[in-house]
Amino acid sequence: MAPSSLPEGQPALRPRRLVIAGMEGCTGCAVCEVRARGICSALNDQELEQLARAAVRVTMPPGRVFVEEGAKADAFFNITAGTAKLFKSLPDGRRQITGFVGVGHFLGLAVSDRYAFGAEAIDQVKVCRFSRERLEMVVEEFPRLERRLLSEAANELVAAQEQMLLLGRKTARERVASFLYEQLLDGYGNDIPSGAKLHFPMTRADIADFLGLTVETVSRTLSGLRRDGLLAMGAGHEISVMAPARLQAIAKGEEG
Amino acid sequence: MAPSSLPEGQPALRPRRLVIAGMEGCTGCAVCEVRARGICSALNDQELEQLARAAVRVTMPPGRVFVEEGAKADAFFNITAGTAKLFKSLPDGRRQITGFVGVGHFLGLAVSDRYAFGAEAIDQVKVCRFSRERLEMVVEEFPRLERRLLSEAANELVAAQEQMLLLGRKTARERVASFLYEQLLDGYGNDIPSGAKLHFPMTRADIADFLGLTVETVSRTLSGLRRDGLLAMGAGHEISVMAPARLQAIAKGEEG
DNA sequence: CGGTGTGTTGAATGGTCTCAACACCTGTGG
DNA sequence: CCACAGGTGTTGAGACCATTCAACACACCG
Repeated sequence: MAPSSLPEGQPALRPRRLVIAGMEGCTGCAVCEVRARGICSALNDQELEQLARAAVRVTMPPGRVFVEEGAKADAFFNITAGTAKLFKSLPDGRRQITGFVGVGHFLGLAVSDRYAFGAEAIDQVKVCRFSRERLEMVVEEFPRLERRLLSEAANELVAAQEQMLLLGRKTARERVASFLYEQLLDGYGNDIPSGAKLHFPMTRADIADFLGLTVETVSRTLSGLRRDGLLAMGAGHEISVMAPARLQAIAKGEEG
Repeated sequence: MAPSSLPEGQPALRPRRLVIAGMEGCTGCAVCEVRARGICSALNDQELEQLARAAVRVTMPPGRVFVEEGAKADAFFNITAGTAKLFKSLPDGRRQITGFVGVGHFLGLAVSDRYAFGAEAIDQVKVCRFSRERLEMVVEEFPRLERRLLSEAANELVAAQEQMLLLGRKTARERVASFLYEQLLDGYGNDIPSGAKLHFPMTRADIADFLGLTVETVSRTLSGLRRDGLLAMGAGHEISVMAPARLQAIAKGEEG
């Protein structure tokens, strides 16, 4: 394949389309912060270099919608910094966030030739962007990549099923507790200390759209958990979890 | 990650063949009725024979739970007849059905060494059962199979996201309409005649657990749709859809 | 400073659930 | 033939949880 002929020069301040921040063709994959995560971890340095030729690094400002629902699915993304939300909408504006995705996450796969979901940057998000064709070529060459993608998909399916249980059968209190506990697991692993701190890049509205609730209900429920001594609110979007075990019990529906 | 477009589109539906009952080792894969569907369609006759050696045909009576939530994930299944429900439960008995799966469906993917979901036969279900190890061996040999699995997983992911939107943001009426319309698409494709008939193997309780509602609400909502001239109830679990277009509009949330 | 976005709290509404009764079907057995 | 039981589905009445509508506090930023 011919070397990519991407425009060189300084990254523009706020281009209409895609920002090319610093790197062309991601030649620095070997030292990339997601080198050991996501799909990249499935390849060795040499193979990765080949993958790199298919990639473009892009930086998104907060609020940028970089995958449009129903748009032509011509690109894939690997998140290298920040957090994004994936969502589906109804014509009247009702919205369901199907997941928050962070560093190392791969996204953009679609069943038809169009995206079935949208994606929007929450904070500043950096991604490696692959065109559909070029990724397909790399995948063709390295079947291990495909295995990795399957593994990612399986993980997401499990998460999706868990979320269906939450949306279909859990109370508001259980939903919020589940969300917080999931965040704890992400940040601390299985050993969660009492007083563990959480910081959220997303707003209450995002949390509400993720949990199938309204902002008011999320706010009220958090207040309720605080009154019950399970949480302590800090500045900004910071929450300390005083009783992780009780939170988990509520999340699993083990509370009267 | 999100759903995938790497794999090619769906194979066209082919005429069904006779089921050969009571086979062991599925030596008759070439004439199996799912030959052209699901993962089997990814292989040629010769390769399929190798797959066959890894499979055992099993028949489940209605109500049989053949995948237990949290049990050791040591097998995969390919459904060759009947319909099964996949579900997740809470300790107090609340249940969410995450999907109904029919002929051609592959299931058993797990992230850890344990199933994150349960599966129960609705009517009489026949499956090809693969041990984990043997399927892995076959997959190792035929990477095309892996691509096929990725494609299936991507499809399920899209369905799961759609279901999250339903569970999190749709009204009871919209949920029931969505369910019915989805069934229409399954049975009739994109061209749905007025008066199209649907037959359900599942009970109202199953539908309720799928839609995140109660049986009473499902029943009431169906009655409401009937009163509005959208449906006509037949004997048994049969429903005729008199106004598919209006049903679709309701399903998409385009009704005041 | 005012304006906007975000978060909290209160009061009232309403959609769905809970509890309850009843209709229907099927198979069983007198 | 009928009586009966159990499973399934429908319908009604009231309760409740989350929503809607509203007001206000607060931070940030021009």
